[in-house]
Amino acid sequence: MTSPAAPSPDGMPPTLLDLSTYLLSRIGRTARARLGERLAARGLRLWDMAVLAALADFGPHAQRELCERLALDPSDLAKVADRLAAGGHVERARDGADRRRVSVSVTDAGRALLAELDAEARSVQDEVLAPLDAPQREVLQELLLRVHAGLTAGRLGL
Amino acid sequence: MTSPAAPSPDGMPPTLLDLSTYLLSRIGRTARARLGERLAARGLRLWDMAVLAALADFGPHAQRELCERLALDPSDLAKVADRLAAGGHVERARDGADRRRVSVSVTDAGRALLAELDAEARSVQDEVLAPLDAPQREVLQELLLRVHAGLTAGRLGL
DNA sequence: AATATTAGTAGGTGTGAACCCACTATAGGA
DNA sequence: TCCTATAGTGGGTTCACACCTACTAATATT
Repeated sequence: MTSPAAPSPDGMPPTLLDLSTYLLSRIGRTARARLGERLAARGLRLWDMAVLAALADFGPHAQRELCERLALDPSDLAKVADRLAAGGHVERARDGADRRRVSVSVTDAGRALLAELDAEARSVQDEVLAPLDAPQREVLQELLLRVHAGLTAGRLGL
Repeated sequence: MTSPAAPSPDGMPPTLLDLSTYLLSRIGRTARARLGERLAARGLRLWDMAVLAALADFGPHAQRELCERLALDPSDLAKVADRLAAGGHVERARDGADRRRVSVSVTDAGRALLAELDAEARSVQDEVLAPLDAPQREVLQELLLRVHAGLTAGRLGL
């Protein structure tokens, strides 16, 4: 026995730890996975929460509009909408003017669900950002917002 | 410029943008994808770079040790090692003392490759962090390092 | 010597995400 | 009316990632 019980012998390579993008990727993946688990326990997926949030924040959308906003494939959105409608969290109604369009809107139950999901997300965030105090978290949020804005501005899609 | 030409109708829901973990996840995914593309253009994957970095930073490892350090499945590491050895970037040698073990080490070509990959990663990072100036990037790196340390300390594995 | 344990390898499985095509229904223009 | 385009839907493909199972070779234990 060379080493008694070393969980990680020494840790990750400094060459990687020195890359903010590496840390971003690792941390983001962890956060995503943890929230994903919690949503899965409710029979939901991450996109479900995104769709609920979009509807709650911006009001009813035709599905096509939701797809553009969230950069989600129409075919995939149909499945998300199915799931949410089955749970009574969104309602679908044919647009009277253009009967091809289906207008999707959150129900009260949907808003309540979103509040719970948001609480879950905050809980995960508390876990992940545990090493940071409140002001540090604000700084982080500010920096991330800038970076995110740069991404969506510069390149469409990716 | 606030909105020269809005590509997406309005943007993502504030409910999500308010979550640092959401931003972390999105940004990290983008960075990962962009670096992944560049590595793929060389016939490499992200794990290949991680393995090269570990060997360059910490010296030769038995494959088992590499697996523990990087939290990578032994079976998957075998494939990575195959690819790197085929390109002449690592060398595998049976351990004389314990002939089951295969000691893996970087070659000079491997170090040169790692330098190039690191340059690629920096280039992607420059793209992604474009909205931030140098001091802001330092602050971000510092915060991310703390968060990352908290993750690996608290929970092993995920 | 017999047995159990460990290192490495080959191949396969399950999942999630993104994407694509075919199809129906509706709308709009010639 | 005929033709084209658009909204939504169902089904399937592709890809990467993590994980798992057998199997061989070598070592350690008894």
